[in-house]
Amino acid sequence: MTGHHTLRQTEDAIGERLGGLNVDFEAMWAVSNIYRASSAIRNHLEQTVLRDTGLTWTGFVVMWVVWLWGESETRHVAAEAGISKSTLTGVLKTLESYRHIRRFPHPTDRRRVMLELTASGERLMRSLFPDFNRQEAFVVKELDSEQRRGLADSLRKVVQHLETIER
Amino acid sequence: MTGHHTLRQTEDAIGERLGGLNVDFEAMWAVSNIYRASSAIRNHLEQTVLRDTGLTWTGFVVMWVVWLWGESETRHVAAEAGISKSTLTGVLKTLESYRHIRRFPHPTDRRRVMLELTASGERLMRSLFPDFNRQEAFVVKELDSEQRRGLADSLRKVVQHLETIER
DNA sequence: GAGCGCTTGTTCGGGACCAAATATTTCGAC
DNA sequence: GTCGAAATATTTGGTCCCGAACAAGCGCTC
Repeated sequence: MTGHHTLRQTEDAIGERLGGLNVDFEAMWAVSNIYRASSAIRNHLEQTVLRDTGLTWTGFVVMWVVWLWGESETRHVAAEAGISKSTLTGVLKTLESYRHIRRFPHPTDRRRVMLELTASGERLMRSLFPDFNRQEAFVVKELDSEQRRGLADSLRKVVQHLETIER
Repeated sequence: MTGHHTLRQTEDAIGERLGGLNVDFEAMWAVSNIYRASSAIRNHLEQTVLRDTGLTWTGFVVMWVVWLWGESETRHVAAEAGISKSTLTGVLKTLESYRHIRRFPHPTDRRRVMLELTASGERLMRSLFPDFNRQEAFVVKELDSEQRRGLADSLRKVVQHLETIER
């Protein structure tokens, strides 16, 4: 949320709006930068790798999960992709219309639905992943190896901490 | 994208899917963890602070920007909030219907539209922000002060690097 | 001062997104 | 075996989200 403003300007503005309430700026900067970075990265990858593929970000993530782990149950895929089951239903409708992914029934439990990539989906992922990974490398180009690992580790801690709540 | 799998399992699965292409795992983990953390945090804040306020995440972010910087032009707010102008138009329609925000014309340029919080919007932000910041602190609870700053700094570098492209 | 690029916000169409309600199936208690 | 509770995916309704097309205003040139 900084834009062209400096950190100090932002902190001063918040201080003014709050009239002396104490603010945890360290936490605020960490959290808000995660959000900003995530948006920026998603935009960048949509503009580069996904441009002209007809895939949305979420569509790609869903296919990535299925590609990586092979045929899977929908609720597992939804959790891995970080979307709700109802969203997945809609996304699958789109991906199925492209013939990239296929639904089929669970062998024993008729409530469940399984997913697998079609041959065209498989081909697409195999051709897309190297580009994707190249752009991921571009994104963290300004960080050295230690910073990249530290970043991933810190974020992993955050995610794990939030997972312990687990309503 | 790890879920309950270990890092090693995931790396092995990717290696298998790619048959020996070399993968920048450091970049991959850094980027994918930013995405995972961002989703987890957004979900958490929606479930805690925003629950029962009637505000969505994006609605809150838009109000936050206007609250922080005072009356502003829409294109500035859209950029700060990380959404497109057309999205902002829709979000504003919602926020205006709640009487939390108000549009008014730019004093000299009749193309532009200015925004300001209403009294009720102002009240809402003042009451929400302490909760919000408390939850931000909770999110990074497992990181020490140095890690929080390092995290914010690394992410800031990523964002700034991506901003240099600027189509 | 008419015309023409440029900037700005909105509209439109299609997809993503979620919670709540729904329908189907499973599984345990009895 | 039957009932009811739990688990599962889908539908529904409302919002978010974007790019492209659009409409309106600005400012420059001539």
